[in-house]
Amino acid sequence: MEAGNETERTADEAQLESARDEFVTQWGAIGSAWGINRTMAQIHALLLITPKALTTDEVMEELKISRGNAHMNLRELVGWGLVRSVVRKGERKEYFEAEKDVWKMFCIIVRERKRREIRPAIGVLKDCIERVEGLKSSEAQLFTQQTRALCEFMEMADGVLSKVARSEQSSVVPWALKFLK
Amino acid sequence: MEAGNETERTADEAQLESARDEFVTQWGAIGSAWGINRTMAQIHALLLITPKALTTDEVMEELKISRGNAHMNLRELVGWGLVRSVVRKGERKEYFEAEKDVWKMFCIIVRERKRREIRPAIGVLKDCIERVEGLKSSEAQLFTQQTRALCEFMEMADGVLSKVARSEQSSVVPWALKFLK
DNA sequence: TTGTGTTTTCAGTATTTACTGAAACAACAG
DNA sequence: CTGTTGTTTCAGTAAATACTGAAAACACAA
Repeated sequence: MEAGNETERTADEAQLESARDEFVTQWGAIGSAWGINRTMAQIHALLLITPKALTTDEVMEELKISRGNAHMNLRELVGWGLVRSVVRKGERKEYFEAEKDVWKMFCIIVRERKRREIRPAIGVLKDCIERVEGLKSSEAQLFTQQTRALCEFMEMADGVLSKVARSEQSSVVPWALKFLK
Repeated sequence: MEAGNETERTADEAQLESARDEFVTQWGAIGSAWGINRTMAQIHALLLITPKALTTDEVMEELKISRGNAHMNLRELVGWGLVRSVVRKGERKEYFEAEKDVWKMFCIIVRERKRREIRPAIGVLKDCIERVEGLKSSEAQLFTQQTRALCEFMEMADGVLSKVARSEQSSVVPWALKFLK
């Protein structure tokens, strides 16, 4: 009963294969809703659920994408720090593997988004605030008030995220959770 | 010295105007980095810094966009709850105004993104986990492990965000901030 | 009912974004 | 140096996304 014959093994593999495909596809869709290139999210998903490191060619093959596409998106993922490139001694090929620890992944994403998007946004807001300094019209008043509020909010968010991401361990947040109402 | 003559007033207005434009443009860029349609973010920015409610025509005029574009994006913003439509008695025109409280804005965005993106993502993950239940291969093991970890993480995030967004007041987070390291 | 002002829809088009594939390049082995 | 294997670049193209403008639908008044 427990013995897997060839037919059964194939069925199991097909089942896993289809779940993996589903995961990769959906992770791509989720990524693109958050402003991340679909293919990049799919490669990330693929590497997340693959035990061994993969070559560019294997990624191309799995996702049916071109070399250029695979290459550029792998580089981008390495740039984010979500994927590491591995070189095996004696081999000339480059291999890629994802950071698999979910909490580390989260910290990396938080840090990068802070750096790439939140910080610049705060800069823009400060610039806008400066530009209207001293203006007295009611339009100017509201403008200053709104941009100030937005700026303060983002600085606060930046602070919270820094602390959460710096802790590098999942224990802090669940703990803080208890205190939150 | 403090008296604003016409020339000065015009200069001030130009200064404000340019800061407003900058804000609207940059807010659009920021939005699109987070997966939000640029025009929608710009309309939102415009309404955020405009004291009075605006008509579709005024939005079209300010942003130099077509009626269809303005209309659809205003509807989308109303759908998110970030903008309210106001009807003035005796007038047939529809006016639009943004929710200006930054904390409320944040809560709305969190709630909507939870509903539209985090919840569905959790659903997908659960589905993937179910599909490979009982499979024993090492590939299947890693797959289950990763999807489980991801799923648990997102459920935790969902919980944290629910609590933060439910509180409806900015006081809780700054307070929690102290406890975070 | 007909006219007037307003909102809504959507086919066609424009713009932006992403991808392909081939050529150039780099690293190394013989 | 020459061939082999692997990486990088990027011009051209495809796909996805967003926008326009005009027509249809709607709501109300006269």
